[in-house]
Amino acid sequence: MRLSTKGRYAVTAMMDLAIHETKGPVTLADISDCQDISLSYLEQLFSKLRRKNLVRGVRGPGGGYQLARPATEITIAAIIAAVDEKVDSTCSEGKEPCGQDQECLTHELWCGLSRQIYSFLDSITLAAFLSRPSVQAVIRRQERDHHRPGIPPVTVA
Amino acid sequence: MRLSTKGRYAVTAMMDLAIHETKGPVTLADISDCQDISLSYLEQLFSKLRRKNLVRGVRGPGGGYQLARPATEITIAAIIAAVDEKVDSTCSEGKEPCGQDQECLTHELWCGLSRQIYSFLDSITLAAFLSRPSVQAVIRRQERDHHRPGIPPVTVA
DNA sequence: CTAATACTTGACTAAATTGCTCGGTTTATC
DNA sequence: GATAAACCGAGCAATTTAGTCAAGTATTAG
Repeated sequence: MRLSTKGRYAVTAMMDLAIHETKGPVTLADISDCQDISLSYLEQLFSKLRRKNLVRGVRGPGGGYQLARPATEITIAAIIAAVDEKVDSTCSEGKEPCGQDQECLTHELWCGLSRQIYSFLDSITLAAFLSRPSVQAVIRRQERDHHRPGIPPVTVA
Repeated sequence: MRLSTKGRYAVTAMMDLAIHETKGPVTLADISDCQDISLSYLEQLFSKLRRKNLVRGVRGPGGGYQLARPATEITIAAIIAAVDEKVDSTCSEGKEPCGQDQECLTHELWCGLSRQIYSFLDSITLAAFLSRPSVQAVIRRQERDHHRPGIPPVTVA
């Protein structure tokens, strides 16, 4: 499990999709404009997200991206893992049979911690996060003030 | 809050210190050997850890590093933050007054999540982690099998 | 059909980060 | 004073991040 700006981009973009879920697909160009990320970079990230079945692309005019599954079934951990896609040689899948015992010790300790972090992030779904009152407040405030009017609040099933 | 191999090195090294707390200081050379990290890189990391008052260096022969505070008062978040020391321009301390509203939205959403991750890692102290039964089992197994004999199990106050 | 829209792919690049080598300086112990 | 360790800093190679550019392919409105 790693956390970097890459993961942040992916997560915020997915939040964007979730927020506008009820309207049609969201184009990468929109996200690129709003969040100030280059289009091509987004394309790379979404290519990975699509391969992991987290988003679905809709081609042709009026197309864009949608969540491939309900927001209740997409966890933060899944999003981050999708774009990081480390073979995770650090944990599980030991490369060498662990020569030094000491190395093995700290290795195992870190893995324990790593698993804990992962399951924490895996316990947070997009829907759950977006339905938090403080988050909803932010979303509504933004909605009232600006373009893309009339977007209904995210309704979590 | 970022998570990378750098943070992993720092955390595992701190675990090492905590485990051998009752014996004297641990030298970086020891850690370097055991965990297969270069000495100079460790020095850089420990320089940061020392500046954040997480470890104390003991110079001269027989010297090394010790925890500067009891393991019960050192959290995983503190360790990672010490070595990453991002000015964290992403969160808090807004750089620009946030031109686009949309940008501001996702920005705030991410910050909410980021805070959650941080407080999670901040809730785990070195002592708490090392006292977990599964972790103790790993430590004891390693102890029985190998060098540095007779190291007593970590006792959490 | 045609053209516009939008996704897809790949090659390539600049900047940042990671991890390391090397050389030195202090400080404390024997 | 020799030695073992922490400290310090410049600099470098490899990797990752983030991005550009260019040439596609698929879909659908008209």
